[in-house]
Amino acid sequence: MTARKHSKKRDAILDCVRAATAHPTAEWVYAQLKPEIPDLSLGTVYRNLAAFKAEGVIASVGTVDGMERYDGITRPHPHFVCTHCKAVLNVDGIDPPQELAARVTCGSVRDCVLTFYGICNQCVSVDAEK
Amino acid sequence: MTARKHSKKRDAILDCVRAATAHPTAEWVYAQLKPEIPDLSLGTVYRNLAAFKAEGVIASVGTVDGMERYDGITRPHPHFVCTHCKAVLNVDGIDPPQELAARVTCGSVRDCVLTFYGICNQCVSVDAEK
DNA sequence: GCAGAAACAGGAATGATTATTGTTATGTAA
DNA sequence: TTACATAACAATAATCATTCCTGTTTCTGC
Repeated sequence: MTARKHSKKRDAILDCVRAATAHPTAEWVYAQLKPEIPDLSLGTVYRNLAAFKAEGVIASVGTVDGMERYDGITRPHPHFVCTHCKAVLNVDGIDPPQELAARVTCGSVRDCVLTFYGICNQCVSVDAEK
Repeated sequence: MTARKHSKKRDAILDCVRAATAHPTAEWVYAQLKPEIPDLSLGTVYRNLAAFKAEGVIASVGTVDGMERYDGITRPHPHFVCTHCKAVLNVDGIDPPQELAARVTCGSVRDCVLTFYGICNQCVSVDAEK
């Protein structure tokens, strides 16, 4: 059954996304892996991230400023996007509104994304110092 | 009196977004207006849509397939995105989870986006015919 | 070891979005 | 009212993330 896909680069990309505490972009993953894997192509990162996403191995948080942000956690959970520093944070303690999805009548819901936008605590602190 | 931004093209763009029943892209607005305003540039549509969004006159629903979708309704309300036909529909009967936003501790929430993904009823019907 | 298939790198192409630059409209002082 | 300064505007050009294409390499099954 190991006839599936195993590739050193492929595994490295997956590990990188899963190990990342933040929600990385394709470019960030590329920058992380490039030093240890010099013959890595940016296109490979894009292709593998898209493949992982299609498989459901990783998830996409959405696009911030035109750049797609990935997440090693596939279980749906809300996110907080700082509009100042562009950080994407996980929000704990809030259940994904699955019961709300049941009330949607215009189609069959497969997925649900709940995202909050605002200024993160760190950026608020920095602004306060000014 | 502040410089009132009166422009035939500007007004036409705003009217177009507000009159649209769907959630248009910049390209769609451009395609709609181009026949009646031949000397209209795509960049003008982008710039004005961004300006309207910054003013709060219109809202952005988010990006679907890398294309930003606009909305003439600024009051936050959930949306349903059909992953098949890429339609963006308004979801009625579900309150925006403002009370959930109060429970977010990692920053001060300014905005909240709740989006459902799935197959819309129309696409389900079409698939069933196959 | 060999053949076939899949994965890979590199670069070019694509398409959405933004910056630049020339032009037009508007306010102001004489 | 007219000449001038200034801001807004639109069209074109450029940018940037992402995808597509082609030749090459690597891995698996036999």
